[in-house]
Amino acid sequence: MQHTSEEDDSKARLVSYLLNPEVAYNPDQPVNWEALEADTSLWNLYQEVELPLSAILREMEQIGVRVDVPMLKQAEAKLNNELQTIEQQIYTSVGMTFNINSPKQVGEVLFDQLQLDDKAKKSKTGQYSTSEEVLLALKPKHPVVGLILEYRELKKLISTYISALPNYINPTTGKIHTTYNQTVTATGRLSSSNPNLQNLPIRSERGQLIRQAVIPDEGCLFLSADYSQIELRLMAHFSQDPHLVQAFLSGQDIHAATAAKIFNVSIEEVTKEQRRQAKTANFGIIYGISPFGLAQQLDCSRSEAKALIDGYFAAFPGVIDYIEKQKELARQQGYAVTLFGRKRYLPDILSHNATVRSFAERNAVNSPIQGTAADIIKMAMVTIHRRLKEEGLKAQMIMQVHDELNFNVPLNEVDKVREIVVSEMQHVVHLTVPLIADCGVGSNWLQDH
DNA sequence: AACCTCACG
DNA sequence: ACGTACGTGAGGTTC
Repeated sequence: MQHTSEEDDSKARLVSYLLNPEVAYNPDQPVNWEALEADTSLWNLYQEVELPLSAILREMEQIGVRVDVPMLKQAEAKLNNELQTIEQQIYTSVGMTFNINSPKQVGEVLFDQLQLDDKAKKSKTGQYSTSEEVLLALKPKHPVVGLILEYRELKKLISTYISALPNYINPTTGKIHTTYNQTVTATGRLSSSNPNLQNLPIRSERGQLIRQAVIPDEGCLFLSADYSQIELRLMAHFSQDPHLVQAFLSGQDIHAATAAKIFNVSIEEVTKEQRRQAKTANFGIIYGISPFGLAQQLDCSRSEAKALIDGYFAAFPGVIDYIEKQKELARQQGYAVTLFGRKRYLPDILSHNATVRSFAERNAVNSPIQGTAADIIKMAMVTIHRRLKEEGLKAQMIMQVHDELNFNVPLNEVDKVREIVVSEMQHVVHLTVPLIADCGVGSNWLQDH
């Protein structure tokens, strides 16, 4: 008869995850300690990072996050009114009622009834796509399209966030207690669920209302620190490309510096459009760029996208060398690996299906970058937690959002905690380029940015 | 349960 | 010729 405690089970989960993050954990299988110990890096990640982090995450979950419920209720009433107005405008605009929440019905209204696009693309299930991208392209053709977009934005904010979040408040603590999943992602990142606090709106103006409702405890301020461009800095470190490294060493605006190199102009001469393209290209590089993907993102032709990529690699030759090296390494080893030895197996890297193989190749480029960033912030969380404890501070780490950490900080501790958080984040590992953490303090999450 | 859509890094 | 940007989780509809 096996007697496995919850603690043993969570350790077994971590071991299984480190050995192969994409294989589902099976509690009936014995823990393969030998395999873990045989890999010095994985063993180290287990001992020094994941195991201590596990306790920290449970603590963060228990502490919870405070939310301004009256503010959310007020926003809900207001946005619900707007939603109803838009709903009526939509029905009037097309001369009939239908379920706007149904992509199927929206597609039939736009393409069968209003005939807004003869060659509308259908998915493999025979449905028209009515994604935001498609709707934006259709917007000039009929006033209902813009209304549907606005309806969607409001509906998303209300149903996923504004009306949902108060239901997660624990009546005993009065706070929201998310679950941080430590063994879910393929790359080593955390995820957050019930509710997901890692995807609260920030980009849209209306969405910012929700961040304003995330507040510190009584007598505390909300402190937020995030890594600046950590993934691009890792690309600079890994590739050792002289120009990319130099741009970070001299503290330049990285997207403007990239544009200057690609378009061969001085950094002062870079136009907004050039900077935008360079920024998109930088993201593309981290994702494992393809002309198609970049073209779609920039809304330009594939040949234009290819020219931009060629320009990028001409300007940063170390980057293309690094990308090719990563693909080759994955073919040889069968997995991609982070700076600290976290693995992601890529069996499809040798596939004869070009689509499948290309996916694995992009993973071979992206996983070490995304995964190393995850390793780094996890290590920072461990050292920050330790220092807060050692120095007898009452400040609490309460959230992690991939490249950002958030804290409840008593007023009199703000200066000290800011110094600790920023210096631990910046110095937890030393790379060819500096790691920079920006920090803000305020009376809600939005103010910190 | 699968699909579509969309929120975040 | 094909079908693609990387990683997640949640709400709503459809089957």
